[in-house]
Amino acid sequence: MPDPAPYQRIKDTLLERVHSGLWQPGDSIPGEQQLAVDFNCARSTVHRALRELAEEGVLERKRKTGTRVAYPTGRSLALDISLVEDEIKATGASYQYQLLERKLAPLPPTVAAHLNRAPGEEALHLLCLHYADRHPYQLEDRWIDPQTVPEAREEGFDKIGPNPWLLRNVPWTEAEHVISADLATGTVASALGLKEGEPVLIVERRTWNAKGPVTTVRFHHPGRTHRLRSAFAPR
Amino acid sequence: MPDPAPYQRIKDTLLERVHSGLWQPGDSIPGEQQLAVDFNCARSTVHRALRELAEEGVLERKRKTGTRVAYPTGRSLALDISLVEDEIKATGASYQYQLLERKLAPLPPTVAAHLNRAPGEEALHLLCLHYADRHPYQLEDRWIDPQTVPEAREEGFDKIGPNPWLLRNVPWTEAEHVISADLATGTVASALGLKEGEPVLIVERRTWNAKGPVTTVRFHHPGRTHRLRSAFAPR
DNA sequence: TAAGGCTATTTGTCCAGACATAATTGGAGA
DNA sequence: TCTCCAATTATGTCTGGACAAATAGCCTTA
Repeated sequence: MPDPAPYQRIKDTLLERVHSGLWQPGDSIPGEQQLAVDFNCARSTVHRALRELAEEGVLERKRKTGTRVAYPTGRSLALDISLVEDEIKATGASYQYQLLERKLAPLPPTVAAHLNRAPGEEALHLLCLHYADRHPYQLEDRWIDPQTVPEAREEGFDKIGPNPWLLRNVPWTEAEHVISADLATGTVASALGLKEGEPVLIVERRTWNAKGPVTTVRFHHPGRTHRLRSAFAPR
Repeated sequence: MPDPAPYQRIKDTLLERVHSGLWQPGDSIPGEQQLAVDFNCARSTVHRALRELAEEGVLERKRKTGTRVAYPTGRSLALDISLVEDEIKATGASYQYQLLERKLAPLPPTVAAHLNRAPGEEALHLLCLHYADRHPYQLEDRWIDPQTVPEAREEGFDKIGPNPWLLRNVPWTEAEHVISADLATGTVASALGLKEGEPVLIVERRTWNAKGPVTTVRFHHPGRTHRLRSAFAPR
């Protein structure tokens, strides 16, 4: 294993001092000059380590006053929302994909608003089911604007899921996520194999690229068994 | 308004080229040497801009091959989980806090596991309700280990919520978050003013500091109206 | 043809020094 | 005593140069 870069070693050392409680939240820590002497390196190397720790929320820095250990506030938490297929395979389970529905349909009002269209105009609607070890894992309810994404008209989506297809063909550059909880009803319940009235965890993603809104998608998961987990280390 | 730093200006310019679609995912972009000439600055300045954009997931860099625009995969999404009080006041609503219960009680098995205690041992249990404009907003269900946090025995928690109190007195250094959905029952339903069987969105946080596990807390929100929203820009 | 090694290219990091910028603090003057 | 300015000090950034490390592509050799 190669030696870690000096700035990385410094980061690790300082982080360890915080985690071990040697340096407590609120404490002032030595200045860059001093640390450069301690670690026997240039100030810019120490500076990079401190700057990154500050960006990660571990330290707080202010000119003239120096650097102190930050009080954690639970400021931000990072969730991984990768491709379902990778997510499932990462757990060791097998992955299956099934297209339940693909048709042009009138846009419901909320989706129409995102896609900059009038409610009732037609767009491509997809319902897809993702299985982990033959158990329903996620129901994908997606709308694609065929005006922004004309290629989608030609694609059957029976073999490849809309998510990987879109990433390959119409990558987005901006996205917004909303997480909420609701009850399983009708289509969602039967697709996920839940009884009506069981809880469902919903992640909604709306995406844009340079040409405009691309797609709106709602991922439905069985609420009692599905978990969105943050990385262990907080930021 | 002061001029932004050159590295920041470069970041903004490059990001704009990606967002505008001038540089598409997969495209190669000029090398550091070339960009340094274009922007009339040192290579290290360009390097910092490129490095940060790569960390943010916008670019992918590899030695010898150069830098290309990354395909977005929705890799990670950042949620702000700040103090309830700040969260509520940020929306312009008024904030009220109410302590519903504070007593020593036997630990349920899942919580006991986190706190490294046997199920049935006693710990401090708190139930708190947070209001936004007089409407129930969040029910906080918290366990504190009085062995790790003996000061908690002296605190009534009737004026100050456990979250701000803990941050001030026993700051944690590591945390893990889990998001799930469930149905409102009994205490949760009545506290939040929901009917039994309505959906509830739950954020669970488990925290540690140098001395060991500090606290386990479950935040319950009315599922249909509460939203966890990511920052607009993806990472 | 296949395997192995060399080289050029590109990114990754470090350094020493310089100047810029924010913010505290103490002192001068009213 | 209060107000305001200037000195001080720590962080923030840039430069230009150097060397390290990864690696794609070529070249040699078996």
